Amino acid sequence: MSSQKAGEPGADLVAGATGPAPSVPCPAGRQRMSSDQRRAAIVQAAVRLFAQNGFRGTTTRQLAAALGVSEPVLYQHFQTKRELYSAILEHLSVGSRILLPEDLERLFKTSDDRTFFLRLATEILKWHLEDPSRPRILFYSALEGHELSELFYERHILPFHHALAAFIERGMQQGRFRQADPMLVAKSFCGTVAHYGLALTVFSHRDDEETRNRTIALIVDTFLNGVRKTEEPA
Amino acid sequence: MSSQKAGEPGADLVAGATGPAPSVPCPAGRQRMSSDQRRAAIVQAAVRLFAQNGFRGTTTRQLAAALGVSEPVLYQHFQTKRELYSAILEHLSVGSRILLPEDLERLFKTSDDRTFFLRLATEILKWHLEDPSRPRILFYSALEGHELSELFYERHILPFHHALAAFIERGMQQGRFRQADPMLVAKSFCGTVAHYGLALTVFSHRDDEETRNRTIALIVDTFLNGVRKTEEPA
DNA sequence: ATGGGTTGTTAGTGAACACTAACCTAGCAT
DNA sequence: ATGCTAGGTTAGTGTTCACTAACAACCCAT
Repeated sequence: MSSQKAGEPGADLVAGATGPAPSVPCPAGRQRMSSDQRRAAIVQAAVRLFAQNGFRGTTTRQLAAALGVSEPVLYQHFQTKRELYSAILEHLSVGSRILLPEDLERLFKTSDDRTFFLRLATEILKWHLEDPSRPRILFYSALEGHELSELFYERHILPFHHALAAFIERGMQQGRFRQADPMLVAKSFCGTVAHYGLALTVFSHRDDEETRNRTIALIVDTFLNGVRKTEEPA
Repeated sequence: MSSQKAGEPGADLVAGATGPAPSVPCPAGRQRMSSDQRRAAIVQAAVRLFAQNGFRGTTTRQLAAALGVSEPVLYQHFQTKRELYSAILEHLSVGSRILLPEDLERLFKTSDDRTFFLRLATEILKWHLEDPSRPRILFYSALEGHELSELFYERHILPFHHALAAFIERGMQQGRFRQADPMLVAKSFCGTVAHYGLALTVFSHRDDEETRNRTIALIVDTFLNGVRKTEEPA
């Protein structure tokens, strides 16, 4: 299958809808691309545009212009616009984890609960902020009813919730946390942080980094005080 | 295989059989409507369709068909499709409060904190669930970058946050709650509930009413334990 | 009943859309 | 050099879009 050469996820793209602005690893200067390279370039540009304008709001003309090629090139790699859309959702749902499983596993061994949840919240928020295309396109696809938005939820978010719920349940059994449905508690925590992330990305309530840190700390501390069994808060 | 979705959209323009029964004050049977009635009917149908398919995903043809009239009728009341969209956002941003100011004021006098926040959470969730068109259209307009989505935030959500923050600050001064930025605390609470609402409406994670009540209770209790001062062991 | 204003219709308009047939051309193997 | 193929282009296709000019049906005041 296609080797999918990893392009830098970082995007220093020119916003101009019509200027040829190739921003993908290019063999040399302005030469032709191999099939795989071109495919990767298309996916990358498509993620940006679909995230910005949604499926219906993005035209194949825009896409071709953003890549600096003509429209038929797109159709050499994807039969329809919808297929391209599915491909990039698939791409995101495979390659855009909030935390890698091994990082998550390592994090579970953190002894300090506050550090644990602080780190978790930071990572969730980072997922939103580092590339706002991700939450935007996820939301667009959920609104537009694309079936793969559920796939994303099932593959990414649900396992994440399950893992966190397991951690919380252990804390309950060890007497550190109050007794409650661990899954609901996990969802509640993630929901709070995710909503903050959405406020920053989808709604554009930008704030400075200091406010961000204070907000994360407040969410985590409130949550922790809420689930912890009452003893001296250090 | 060129045909793209040669579809069903304009199937039956006749006989209001297009799903929704006209549920706006109608003189009788299939008569004409007055200008005001027609305008209201258009807004109502538009809210539903724009919420379902977004601005770009809704066609004037669909709209006319849903109303059982022809397209030019729309243009007798609104100059452009965009103006109609702005009108319904304006309509929502005026007439779709989470809580009426007087109800909010009355609620503030609740003596029991748990009852207060429980009621608040219930109302926020009700706003989402009673008519899912509201959160959907709000989110669509935020993604599509319509300037009136910010207006909705400023007119509805921000005042709501401010009022809640004032309540929380009072609680802090009275020594019931921990010291913290009241606005951040207010936003955090609303965010948690709102995110649950979004999960139910935008993503379609439906659940039964019992789970819903349990979730609300858990969110409120966790939050309250989190913000309440731990009783001093005398 | 009949004029006049309002509410509706039919039948289009040019532009933009997703998508394609047919044709170049760069660049590598020989 | 040259032929071949893969990566690219130009110039369209039919369809659907938002929107409109011109006209018909309705209903109320007189």
